[in-house]
Order: sequence, then structure tokens, then C-alpha cells
Amino acid sequence: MGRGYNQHCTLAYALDQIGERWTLLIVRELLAGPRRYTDLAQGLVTVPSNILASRLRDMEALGLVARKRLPAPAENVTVYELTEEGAALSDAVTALSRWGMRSLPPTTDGRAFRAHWLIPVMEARFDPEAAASVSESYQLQIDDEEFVHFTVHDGHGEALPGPAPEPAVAVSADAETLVALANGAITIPEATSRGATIQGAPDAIQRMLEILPPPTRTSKATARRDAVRR
Amino acid sequence: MGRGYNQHCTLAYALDQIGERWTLLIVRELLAGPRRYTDLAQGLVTVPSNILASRLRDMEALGLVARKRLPAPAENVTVYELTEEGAALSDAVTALSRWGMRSLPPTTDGRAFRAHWLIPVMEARFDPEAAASVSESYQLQIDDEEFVHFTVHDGHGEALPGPAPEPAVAVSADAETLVALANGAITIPEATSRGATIQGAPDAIQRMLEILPPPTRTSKATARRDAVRR
DNA sequence: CCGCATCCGATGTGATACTG
DNA sequence: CAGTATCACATCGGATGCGG
Repeated sequence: MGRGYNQHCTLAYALDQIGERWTLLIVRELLAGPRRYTDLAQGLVTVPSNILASRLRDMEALGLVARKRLPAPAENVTVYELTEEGAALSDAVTALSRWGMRSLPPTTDGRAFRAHWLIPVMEARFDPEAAASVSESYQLQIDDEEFVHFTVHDGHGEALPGPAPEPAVAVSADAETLVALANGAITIPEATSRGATIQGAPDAIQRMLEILPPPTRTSKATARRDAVRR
Repeated sequence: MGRGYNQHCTLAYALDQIGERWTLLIVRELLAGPRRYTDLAQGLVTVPSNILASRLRDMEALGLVARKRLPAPAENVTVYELTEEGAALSDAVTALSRWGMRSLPPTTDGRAFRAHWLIPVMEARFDPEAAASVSESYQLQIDDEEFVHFTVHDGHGEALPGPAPEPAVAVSADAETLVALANGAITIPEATSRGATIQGAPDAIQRMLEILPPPTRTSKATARRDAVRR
């Protein structure tokens, strides 16, 4: 990209730093915890290796990520992790995810899907008011493999990778069903009829649905892409 | 750019739509109200005209902006305005602006500056709790030309272009002083000593400072850019 | 294997010029 | 005023290579 917008504007300044392709997706990956180079490449699915290396260099120079050598047991593997400045992008990532939720289709249609990509999605759906005086966790499992969970603690909530210690609700489903569920396209009964497993007390499930409500969607039928010509 | 990330992720999906260069800055411009092509080009300062035309075409095809012909009095001029979908990007723009505020330098250093760029900045600084049971407006004027203002109405607030009808506080200053003030680098007394004019009751000024508090800043001294080599 | 670097064709960008 | 046309150039994406 050409260098810089050269505008004294907080938005333009932010975009000068994280507006390049792949940068915010790298942040998304690292919001699920420190990752190795190859883990990042895998989570980003189609990123060219030279681009990934270049972005990590830039982000390190900007103070958004830090390299770290793992301690004793693991051999000399390097991991990347977000600095405080980089982690502060969480809110922006959440806001963009919330906007993307409005029109993301309810089916994957051959696109890649990873469980930890739901972390910003859950953060975006979180309703603090519904979570007042609630303290419990909700766990999601995809294809009997990866876990993510959301922990509520009295008005505050946080999405985290991995299984929950003591989930009040545990949902397990294949990717396609979980995507439709996260999208609000199907209800919990429909999900179970598709083979999903939902464990937990009915009132806990009810609380989960109120604390992580489905997105307000827009009818994308009105967007006519045939107007593009280039 | 290569087309699409091909990931079923709300963030990647959002970035597929608005991640290209200039797009979010066009949204920033249109958040200040409908604009003509040449107004946009002026507000974006350095945008190449072909890029602007291309982006507007894409954004129209995506349903983010709509063209409109002005009514009777004005000749056949076309204006662009945000659709509901496009206006919904306001929160994401605000979140990115809030992040950019952390490290934006307090001086313009030759970069362009426009008053309406403060709209997302004021939205980002807004503290709803401090605004409970307050209903008034704060007006900013830059270089005796452009106005922006912020209206509070009982816990809700909104930044708008133009002068305020009955401002409780009216600040007027040159760009450099206003930038330093917005950045939190100088205090109101320091601003007045630089030639700024602040009109309003002392307690209204106090409320304004609590409702639109200065950003939490980060010491950018730690970011070593000399690590970049490319 | 992990962590990149190199090469190359395709595409996007930026500056300028030009037109209905 | 509201864009289109052109072209040099930077960047991206994909494949491949390569030392540790």
C-alpha cells in the first residue's frame, strides 16, 4: 500500500497501523492466546507466508505483538503474543465483528471455520445488562474437537479459548450447525434435531440466550452486487 | 487486493467489505452527513480520484452508501449518503478511533486536519455514566471556520457537524491548540493562554470535561520503529 | 518439521491528465 | 462538477526453497 493517509485523525492514524490486509486477522488469532508462526499460518488458512512474516515484523515494530521464547521444556520455539497495545484492539475487533454479524450468511458454503473465531463473536453478542448478578460459564464444542467458552461474572463477561471448568451449559455440534446457531438462523430445538448436544439446566440455557442474544440481522437481499462492473 | 479471505468469520467478512484502503475514511466523511463527490475528495485530502470513484461504486453495490439527486433548487448535483447498513459502521469507526487516540501525537506536524474528524473522536471519548441527568451541548470551532458539537441528553450523547443551537460551552481555537486539547496534552487554562476562547459557565465546563474525558494514553516511546527493515 | 526468504505473475494503488 | 483514462509502480498471492 501507499504509505500513510497523512491526516491528523485518530481513525486514519489507527488504519495506518492496522489497516493493512491480514493485520486484524492476526490480532484475532492472538486474542485466543500466544501462538507460534505455524499456528498463525494455520489459523489464517490462506495467508501467504511472506505476508505473515512481514506483518509480524511490522506489528512487532509498532509494539502490537511481542516475540517470546518458550521456557525450558519446549525446545527453542518462538511464540507471538499481543502487547497491551495490541490487546487493546479487542474492542475494535469486537465492533467490526458485530457489524459483520449483521449480514454474514448462516452457512459456511465451503469457507473455513475455526472455533476460536467465535471469541470476538461472543464478545459482540454479550449483553451486560442481562448478565447482572449471574456468574457461570457456557461452553461450545465444534466437531468433537475445539472448545471455546464464555464466562460471566456479575455483569462482566469474557470469551476464552478451550473448555470451561464447570460449564452451566455445554453445547456440542458440527461446524455447520454451530454456525447457523451462532448466526441466529436456527433455534436450539432445531439444532438438537440436527444432531447437536446441549447439556445444562433449562433456566441456564435461557440465561445464556439472553446474555448472548442472536444478532440483529439485515436482509441482504437488497444489496445488488450486479451493479459492480470494474 | 486479492479477493476475499474465504473464512467464515464475522471479522473476516466485515473486512472483506470495508477493509480496503480508504473505505472507512469515506464512512468517516459520510458520518458527518451526505456529501458530494468533490466534498469527499476534499475531506479525504489525498485520495486519488479514480480510487474514490471505485470505492463509491463498491460501497454502493454493497449497500453501504446510496446516491441521491438533490431536489428542486439545487441543479442536478448528486450526493452520497450512508444507508442504514453503512451508518451501522459508526460503532466500529468509534472503536478504531478510540484505539488510535491512545497513541496519536498531540501535534499535527503538517498533517491535514478537519473539524468534522473530531466526530468519531468525541463519540469515542463519551462517558455515558458521567452524562446521566445532563442535557446540554458543547460546541467546538476551529480556526474561526468549521464547527462541530456534542449534544448530551440524559445519558445519551451524539456528535454532530455544525454549530450547536444553544451551547452550554463554546470552545474556539486554532487547529494546533484544538488538537492538543482533544488529545489531552494540554489543559483548558493552557489552551486559553495559547489564544483559545472558552465561553460557558464553569460548572458546565467541568461537566464537559467529565462527559468527554481525555483519552488514556500510552507512552509511544517504547515502540522502536528502527526494527523495521523491509 | 519450524520459521521464514525468494521468485514471479496478477492485481491494486497513486499521480497526473483528460472529458462530458 | 463528477467522474474516466492512462501508466509507472508497489503490493499481494501462490509456489517453492532452505537453513536450523
